[in-house]
Amino acid sequence: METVERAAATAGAAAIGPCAAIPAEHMDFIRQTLDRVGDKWSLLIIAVLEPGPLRYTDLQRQVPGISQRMLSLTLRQLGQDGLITRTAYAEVPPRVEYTLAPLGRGLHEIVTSLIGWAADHHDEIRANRERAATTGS
Amino acid sequence: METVERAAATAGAAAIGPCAAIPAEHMDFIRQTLDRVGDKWSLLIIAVLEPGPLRYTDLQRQVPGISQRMLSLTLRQLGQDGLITRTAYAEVPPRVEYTLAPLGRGLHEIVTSLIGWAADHHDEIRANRERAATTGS
DNA sequence: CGGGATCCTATTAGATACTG
DNA sequence: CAGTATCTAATAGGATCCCG
Repeated sequence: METVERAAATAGAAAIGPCAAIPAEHMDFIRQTLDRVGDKWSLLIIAVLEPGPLRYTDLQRQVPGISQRMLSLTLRQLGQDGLITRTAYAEVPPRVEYTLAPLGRGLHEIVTSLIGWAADHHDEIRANRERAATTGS
Repeated sequence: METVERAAATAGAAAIGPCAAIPAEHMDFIRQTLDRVGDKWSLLIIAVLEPGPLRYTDLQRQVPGISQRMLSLTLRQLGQDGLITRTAYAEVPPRVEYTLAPLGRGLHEIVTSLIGWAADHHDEIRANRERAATTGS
């Protein structure tokens, strides 16, 4: 709790403003939630699910490169966390639809921002990275 | 910002619903950028760097649980991508400061949203997860 | 103080094959 | 169609030692 203030003192009086970064007590569940949502596929699936319900196969098509295994796994976790909803229709052939739950819809806005940012700055980042590699890391 | 809408328009007739999710062409670098930024520590480091420059040791203290290795690695990558800036002062004892670069500052706003969301819905997510576990997954 | 190099383990992710 | 199961390769991550 005093960690931040002490850091401020160390960095010098001029450095740090009124808004301390993150209270140490919150770090833990921030990390947990970030881990859950920040994995390789979750955000992508949430992004893809925004326009409306999708079936398993559709998801697989719209998230290129994802394996069946990871799709199943991620869907199950997102479902358990209440971010998406799974609806199975008892018909033949079987049909299962995944929908963004309210919780996931809230997250979606942020995901959109993040994806927008990624799209906007992708070139810049790549340029930076290549320059760094050229400059001799 | 408009990237997403433009993307939707580009996808056009080929897609299913009214508002197509993400054009397949963009999926790739979105994934790349998301991977870079969505790893275990990057977002946290960016969040912690927002108030002002921090030294290596300060970072290590403010991001609990991070190892020297991961801190070094993540800092280097963020630096190469141009999200943060490393400044070394040639003095004894040596002092090195890490600062959010403009690019990283832009990302920071999104990170803040994400952290805010995580803080707001952490309890809900945990409840959902436990209920799912109890219900027999 | 600010790391780099190395070793080793745990977790993750992909491919493949199979099922209701 | 919508998954599960299993096996394996790759990677992430932690611990430790060491150096400028």
